Amino acid sequence: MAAERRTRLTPEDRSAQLIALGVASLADRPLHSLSIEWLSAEAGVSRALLFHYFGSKQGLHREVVRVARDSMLRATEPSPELEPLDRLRDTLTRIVRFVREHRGTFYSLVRGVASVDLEVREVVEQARIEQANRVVAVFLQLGMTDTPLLRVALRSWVAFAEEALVESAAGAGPDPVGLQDDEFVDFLVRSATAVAASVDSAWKS
Amino acid sequence: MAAERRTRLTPEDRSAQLIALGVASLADRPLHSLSIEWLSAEAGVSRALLFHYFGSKQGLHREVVRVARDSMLRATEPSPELEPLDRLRDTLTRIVRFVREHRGTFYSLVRGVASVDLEVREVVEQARIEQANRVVAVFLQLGMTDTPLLRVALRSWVAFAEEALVESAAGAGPDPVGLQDDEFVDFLVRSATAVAASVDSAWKS
DNA sequence: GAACTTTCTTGACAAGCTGTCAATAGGGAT
DNA sequence: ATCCCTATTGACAGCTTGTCAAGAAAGTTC
Repeated sequence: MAAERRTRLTPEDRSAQLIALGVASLADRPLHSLSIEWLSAEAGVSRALLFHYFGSKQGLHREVVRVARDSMLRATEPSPELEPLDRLRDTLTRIVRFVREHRGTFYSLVRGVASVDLEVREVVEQARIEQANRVVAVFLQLGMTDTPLLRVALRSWVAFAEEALVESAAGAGPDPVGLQDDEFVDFLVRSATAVAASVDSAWKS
Repeated sequence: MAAERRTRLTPEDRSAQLIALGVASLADRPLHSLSIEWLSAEAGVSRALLFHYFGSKQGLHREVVRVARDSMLRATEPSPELEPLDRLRDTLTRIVRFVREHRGTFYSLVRGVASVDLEVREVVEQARIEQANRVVAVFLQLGMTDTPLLRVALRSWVAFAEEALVESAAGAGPDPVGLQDDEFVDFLVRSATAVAASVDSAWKS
């Protein structure tokens, strides 16, 4: 596995290789088990090289989480040409698919990052903010009024959806609910609408 | 601070003292920064004593989290004599108060525990389950039908409430919402009702 | 094509924390 | 005052992070 002769890559290639290995590891192991020791052995390079590129273990974690987060955000990017509720449904459908296909990664992102360093947490936090903004845009377009409480509600709904996805998404563990994907997406759409409507009593669908 | 002469306590007293110090530290620091090293120095005992009582760092964490969790569950225990919705409102009111008075502890519990060891996570998970069960009981008593999806929804709503509490509860950081406690409780009650109703279309209030 | 330069890469070292175990000593019992 | 149980500890080993001066690929120049 480890090349006898030391190979010299451009900083971009080397960095990308190391981050990619780290991201791949998130599919099987939680973030905190991604040690400099392990990754350097896996990549066949010295530990010092990792410190050269990332400065610290947390620096490595930050980059790995950032890349994993961006791949999730890209996979679930809303289609602007769709009507609001269709757009929401489309995004949620793709999130359900993403979770089924990259369950470990999704879990590591939304669950396995909370207790570590603050900066790493903020990288994931930005994903939550982005997802919340997407949902806010949907309901503003549907005529709701933009209030701080609406944003808090939908930001919290993102946590709601993450919990539901982790616990009960298609193919996850015991799957006590036993819903089809589209039924589960229905559930998410209805809950989002219900939460949003519960803070905007003047709104009528 | 450290007694020159070694003092010998009963196992119960010593264990309680160490756990109490650990719980107190959760108010200021995240769980993962609670090291054997630090706690032993703080308590004025040897590190070996901590290993004697808790076996490992994770064992210590488990006990500390268990005690902190139980204090939160006890502080928010529902009053059985109240009507369902009043009981929910009462519990939520006390949770809001608990979060304001023990913000650091609450944060450490619901956010700072996720990425560490599995057993520690399950200790906190049991609190979520308990809280979810309390809410489920409320809506069953209000005539909703008990389905797996209702339980998933309300379990996810607990995550929703935790997020809202952490981000916007009274006295928390920037507090962009600026609600009074009872208005915030209103918001939580309405959102719970909305979520529950969104999965039980046959139900009428 | 050999010397040179750049910089990618590494081995060696220091420090901190977890975990182990035989040995020590506090304090109640006799 | 002495004995005995067991709460407590010092010393040791192992693993991981982080530092730094030195080593060695490749491209460049003559």
